[in-house]
Order: sequence, then C-alpha cells, then structure tokens
Amino acid sequence: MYTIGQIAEKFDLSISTIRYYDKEGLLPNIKRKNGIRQFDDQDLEVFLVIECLKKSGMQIKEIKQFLLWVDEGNSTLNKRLEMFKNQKQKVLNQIKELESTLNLINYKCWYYGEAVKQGTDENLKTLPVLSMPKEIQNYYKKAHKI
Amino acid sequence: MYTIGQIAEKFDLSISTIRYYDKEGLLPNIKRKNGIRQFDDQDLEVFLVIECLKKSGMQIKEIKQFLLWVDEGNSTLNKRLEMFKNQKQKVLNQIKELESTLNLINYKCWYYGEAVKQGTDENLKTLPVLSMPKEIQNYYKKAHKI
DNA sequence: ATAAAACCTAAACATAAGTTTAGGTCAAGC
DNA sequence: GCTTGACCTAAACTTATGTTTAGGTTTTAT
Repeated sequence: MYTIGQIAEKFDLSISTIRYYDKEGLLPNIKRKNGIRQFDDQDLEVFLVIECLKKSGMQIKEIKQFLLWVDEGNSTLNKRLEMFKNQKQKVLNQIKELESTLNLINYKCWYYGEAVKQGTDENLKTLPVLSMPKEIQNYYKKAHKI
Repeated sequence: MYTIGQIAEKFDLSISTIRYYDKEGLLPNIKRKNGIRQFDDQDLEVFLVIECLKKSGMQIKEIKQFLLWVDEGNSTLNKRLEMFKNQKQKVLNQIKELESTLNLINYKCWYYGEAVKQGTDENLKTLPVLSMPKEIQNYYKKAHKI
C-alpha cells in the first residue's frame, strides 16, 4: 500500500496533480481509509500507463475514456487494442517530425558555428546551397523540403 | 511580397495566429502599407524558424528572445549558436523519450492483440515476463525499466 | 462607383492542465 | 494529550496559446 505522497515521489508528480487526476476520473477504483487514498500495486500499473499515454500526447479526457474501457471489461478489448495501435502511429509521426525539425536545427548549428568563426553571418546569408558542406546541404534540403 | 492570408496558407497557420505572433513580438520588422502587413522572402525564413522552434517545444517568449538577438546583430551570434545547440539536445531527448514511450505502447499492442485473440486478458494479467515472446520481453523490460 | 473580400485593432473569451488557497481532519511521535 | 506532518475538499487562480467578436478600413473586381 502506498500513500499519495509516495506515488507522487515514485512518478515525479505533485500531490495536487494526483488529486486532480482523481477528480478528472483517471483513478476510478481508488480505495480509501477514513477518506485517505490508498494505492496498491495495480494502481502503480495505472500510473505507468497514464504516464505513457501522456508522454505520447494524449489528453486527460481520452486517457479517462481508456480507463473506463478497462473498467468495462472484456467487451472493450478491441477498442483498447485499436487505441494503442492508433497511439503507436501518432508517436511514430511525432518522432518523424522531430527528426525533420532536427535537420533544420543541425543546419542552424552549422550556420551559427561558421558565423561565430567569421564574427559575422553576412557571408552566410546569401550562401548558395551548393557551396555548403555536403552533409549540411542535405540537412538544409530536408529541412526546407527542396 | 505576400499578404497575411498567403503566409497563413503557406505555413498552415490561421490569420489570427499570425497577428497574435506579431503582437507577441515575433515579427519585429514587418513592413506595412496603409496599415496592412507586407511580408517578403526574408520573413518567410523567419516563419520557417518560428515553425521549427515551436515544433522543438520552445515557447513564444523564448522565440521572441531569439528574434531580438537576430535584430541585435553580430554581437549575439554566440548566444544564438548556444541556443540552437541547446535546442538540439532537447530535441534529441524528446526523441529518446518518445522511443521509450513507444516501447510500452508496443508491449500494450501485443498484450491487447493476445487478449482479443483469447477474448479475455485474464490469462495475461499475471503472465510472467519470461513467458512473453522474446521481442516483447525486451519492450516490456525497457518500458518498465527492469 | 459600389459591393464583396481581405485586411485592421482591441478586448473578451476559450481551453487544457494544472497550482494555490483556505479551512479543515487524521496519524505518529514525544 | 498534544503537536506536527501528511492528508482531505472545494473553489479560485494561473499560464500558454491561441480564437472570437465587434466595429472599422482597404483593396479588388465588376
């Protein structure tokens, strides 16, 4: 059994965030003793999933829907599978987008690296793409979609 | 020269979002004709960078700071370089975190795939890690950090 | 010349995801 | 038994990032 403070520590959440999650319906089956919440190992698993779904960009109310499906039992297994498949695709897309963002950032790192060396970026502003180092050319082209 | 509507279309932003960015100081040097904003090719580059920095998770006011540095000229080249290096690290960390999130999602896809096949997840709930398929074992272990 | 479409500002409103506050109850150690 | 620390609720507040509204001006096409 864990107190709210112990859960907060384990998952690096504030106590009021956990109370907020409870209020929003993310912890439908929490036991209480004299009004005080008591968490068990099954609840740990719930917090792990909440953390995962949040990190994947899901909103509180969508997570709540998932947890309601869990409560409904076997009849919702398919919905839950579809939800995770869908979320997997979203995460893959986010990773792709971040990798493309990284291209432009890498180009900018090169650009400002050169600029700092030269003390100015005047010469770089009008630099033709083809005079960039080949690796940076690729970054630039990917980032600018050319 | 581009109108605000053309920029909105090009960057898939709403017109009011562009006005909001302007109000927040992200477009310090916009020309106007009879009060109407006029964007040129240099501004396109600014929107590209804004898009990039936003996708990398930077807040409006931090982006504003960067654009102020651009305005200040060569004396801030080093700050700008450091900013991009820092942002690069942040993006790399985000990608890592998403990949770790993906591990748990992959495990859950497998879990619910099995559950749907069986019509129940009763047998899976208490499944020892070592009886999972090897590939899923690794997902599970990475996701649960064991 | 006029109507429609596109632009403008200022200010109010919206939303998600918490955090803070005020006023209380419960439990552990001295 | 009493104090201190950890817990409780309800409700107000916060912050970031826009969006919407109301009322007006400019440009464009006919």
